[in-house]
Amino acid sequence: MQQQVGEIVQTLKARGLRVTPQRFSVYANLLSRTDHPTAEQILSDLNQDFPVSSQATIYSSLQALREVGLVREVLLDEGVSRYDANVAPHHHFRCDGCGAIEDIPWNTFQGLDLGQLRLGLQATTYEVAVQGLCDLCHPRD
Amino acid sequence: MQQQVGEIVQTLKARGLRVTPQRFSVYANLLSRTDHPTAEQILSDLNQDFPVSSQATIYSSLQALREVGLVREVLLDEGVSRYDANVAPHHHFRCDGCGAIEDIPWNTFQGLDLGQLRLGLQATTYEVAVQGLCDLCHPRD
DNA sequence: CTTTGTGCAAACGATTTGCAGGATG
DNA sequence: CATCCTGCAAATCGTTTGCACAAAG
Repeated sequence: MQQQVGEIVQTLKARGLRVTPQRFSVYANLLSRTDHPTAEQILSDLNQDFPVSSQATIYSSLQALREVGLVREVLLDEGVSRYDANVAPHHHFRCDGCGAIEDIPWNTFQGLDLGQLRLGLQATTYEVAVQGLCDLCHPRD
Repeated sequence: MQQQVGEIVQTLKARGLRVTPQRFSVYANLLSRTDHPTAEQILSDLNQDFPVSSQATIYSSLQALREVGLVREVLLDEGVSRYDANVAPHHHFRCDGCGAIEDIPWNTFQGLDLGQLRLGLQATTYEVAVQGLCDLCHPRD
């Protein structure tokens, strides 16, 4: 997941996106973390030391990145969208205690047989959402 | 899923909820459909002929029903919560074309082996979200 | 009668939008 | 230099809240 500055610039250009400091830093930020941050979390992270971007720009950057397939939206939280730069298929674990969302590698489960679906449904992908408690949230070990 | 008026009243009472026309109709409405409506869709459905409930009451009814485990929230749509009176474990199919959400019976897939999860994660449930096109949305047959 | 629910309107939080000025290719 | 992006503030949308009145058990 880690990429050099130059690589990120190339990736953005290759997708037809203009490279601006804001867009670059949103994408670089998402690439550097695996915690599926919200737009607001990315913003405060970027602006920690000195202002880098505004709220409106974060949203428009995320939308642009999403449109070219570099970022995906994760819908596992009530009321807020979370974002993920890992666009390869994978599953998610959501901790009922702290709400943390963690990736589960695609090959953790054996492939599901989508042929068992009701006739008429044409499936293209799927994703498993597991719920439970993470290391930090369950009592004893 | 179909229940008589009396049964619904009993169900609500059994869960410790006062039976009001509003609460009753929200639950009855959810029981009668399988399309995972939004709060707004339930509201306009109920108020179709004459006013039955207000917006604030729909939300508070849904919350009460959720708290006693008669209704669950479904997070598969951007920006809106959908609701489901089917609280037994099951999976979901979401049509990329029209956004329709349909239930997939629990036994459609064989059970996943949660023992394969990263050490430290304590799983309690999971759910599969399948994406694709429904009957109405895919081109030829 | 005591408790809890309802409706209204105002309040909220996340996200979007309009627009003028600024940066990118 | 034409196009696209940014920042600001206002606007929007789903959902929540405060409060006075009404209904449920």
